[in-house]
Amino acid sequence: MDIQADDFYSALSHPMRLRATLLIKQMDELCVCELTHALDLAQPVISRHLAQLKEAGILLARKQGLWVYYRLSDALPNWALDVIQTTTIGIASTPPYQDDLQALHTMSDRPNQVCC
Amino acid sequence: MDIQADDFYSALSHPMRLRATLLIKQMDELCVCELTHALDLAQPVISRHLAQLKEAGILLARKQGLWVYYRLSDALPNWALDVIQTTTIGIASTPPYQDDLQALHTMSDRPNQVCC
DNA sequence: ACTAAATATATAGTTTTCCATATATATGTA
DNA sequence: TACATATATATGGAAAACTATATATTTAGT
Repeated sequence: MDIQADDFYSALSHPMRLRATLLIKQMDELCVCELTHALDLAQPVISRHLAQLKEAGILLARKQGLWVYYRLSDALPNWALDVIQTTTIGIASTPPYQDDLQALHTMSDRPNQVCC
Repeated sequence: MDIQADDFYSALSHPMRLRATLLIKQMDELCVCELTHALDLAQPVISRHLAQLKEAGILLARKQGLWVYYRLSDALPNWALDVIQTTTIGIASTPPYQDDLQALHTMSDRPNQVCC
């Protein structure tokens, strides 16, 4: 059962959820603490929004040790993937999306980062 | 000043606004009474949502006689047009979007229709 | 006067946030 | 091994902010 367009658009209708989705699209996979750092929001706020994106069928979660990694669902229909892709290309280099990526890269001690 | 992605996605986050936008995309231009008929909702509800879409920069209004015609804004950035186009192609032939178009065509006395 | 559309106001409903707390996993030490 | 502690994430409950709806009314064009 595919995601409904309604649910897809409601899920992306919150600024934080749009920012998180675009960032995840660009990085393939991010854990909650990376998103908390990049988006500079309280951890429970992040968790709640990620739960909504997962509930809507946009993201999948994978637990590894203490961390939970979120990525785009591979069950998304093509039109939805295409919409996310087009939006990313269209706006990723403008604020605030640009700054989110920047902030992610200034994070020290990112889990699972292959170092040097 | 381009539409903000935030505003774009919030504007499309209501089922009725998504339905109206896709229908307008397919028909190029529709007046309030046509949308009222096609979507089967009260006129003030339609007007309010159209005002939001216009406010967000997604639609433009043109008054002709008693009727107000809404169409996609020609100031939309390409990514936004592309998103609307992709979504339309992806879901226009599924309910409820399919039925909306159907309902529009069963409307008698559509204004401005070139007859026979 | 009649029609199409917009708006005002009140109300109801939903979403988001905040803080505190719970759960799960990992680590350190005896 | 057992136990205490630390860390990442999720969740419960209350308050605040926001969004949508219904009905009545108004504006504008013919």
